[in-house]
Amino acid sequence: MKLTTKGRYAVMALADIANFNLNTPISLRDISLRQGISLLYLEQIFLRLKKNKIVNSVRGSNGGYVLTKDPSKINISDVLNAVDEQVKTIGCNKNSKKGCNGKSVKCITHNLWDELESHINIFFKNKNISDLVNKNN
Amino acid sequence: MKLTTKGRYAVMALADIANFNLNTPISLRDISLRQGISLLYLEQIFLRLKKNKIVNSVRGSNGGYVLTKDPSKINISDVLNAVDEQVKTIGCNKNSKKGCNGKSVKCITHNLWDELESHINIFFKNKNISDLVNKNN
DNA sequence: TATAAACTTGACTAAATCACTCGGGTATAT
DNA sequence: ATATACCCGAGTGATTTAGTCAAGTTTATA
Repeated sequence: MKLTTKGRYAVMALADIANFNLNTPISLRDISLRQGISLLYLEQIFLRLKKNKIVNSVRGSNGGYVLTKDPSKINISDVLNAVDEQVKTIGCNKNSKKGCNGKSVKCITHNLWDELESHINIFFKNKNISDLVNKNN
Repeated sequence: MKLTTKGRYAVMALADIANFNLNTPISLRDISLRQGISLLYLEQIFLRLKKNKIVNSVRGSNGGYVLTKDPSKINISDVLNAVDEQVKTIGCNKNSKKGCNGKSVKCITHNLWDELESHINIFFKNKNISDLVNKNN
């Protein structure tokens, strides 16, 4: 079980923006340099963040990205969902009538992974970007 | 973030054995049929479970595997470690002096993933094989 | 004692996913 | 004008996953 860089970078980048808590947009170039993340990869990530209304963009020279809301209102759950980082502990799907492993019933461990998934999701819902920024000062 | 089948199957198979709570060894062939897991893949998994003393093997005809201890004494953590299913939420390593992303300090999100990792590990430590079996009856 | 059931082990592989990069855009401040 | 910065689809090498294959050894039992 591993979080991919996509989700990790998304959270890092947003924390980076929140850290510089200005009204002026922050360019991906700056974030890339400060956080050591590939610029082109960041662009990919921010497209999704924008589509999901976590950031707004300002085009052109001196452009960049701004958070759409207060960092304390952006929880990690939102961010991970935006970049398609799914917390999926199991292959068998939660609500289908058909069970796991091609069998007709839920596998013996189904509830375990389900429970874990809930735990993780609750953790992510209760953490927001502002938590990260404060912790690092 | 996703658990791989290796860890999932390991837990499933052990729960299967625990379910039949006999003193006679249970063959992988039976587990394979009941749980719908490839026999050859199960063999791979059980080699590791044996090396980590979670099961004992009985060779030859009528052979199979038995749990080394009571199901309630085998927690999920032990099982996942045995099959090398690591709960790693981050790439940057926990205790090294060098930081994440090739930088010299911890990345801004480091503590977050660290905390998550602890959460998950605690969850796995507090669940054991016997929990699964009882829950399914 | 032959034989089949079952564990043992290392090597191999197709498919999927990851972590990016490439190559083109378009918008805007100076 | 031109440089800066966002926008967007497609491609790609490396790694991981989820197994399979081949070739054993061990032991119960007919």
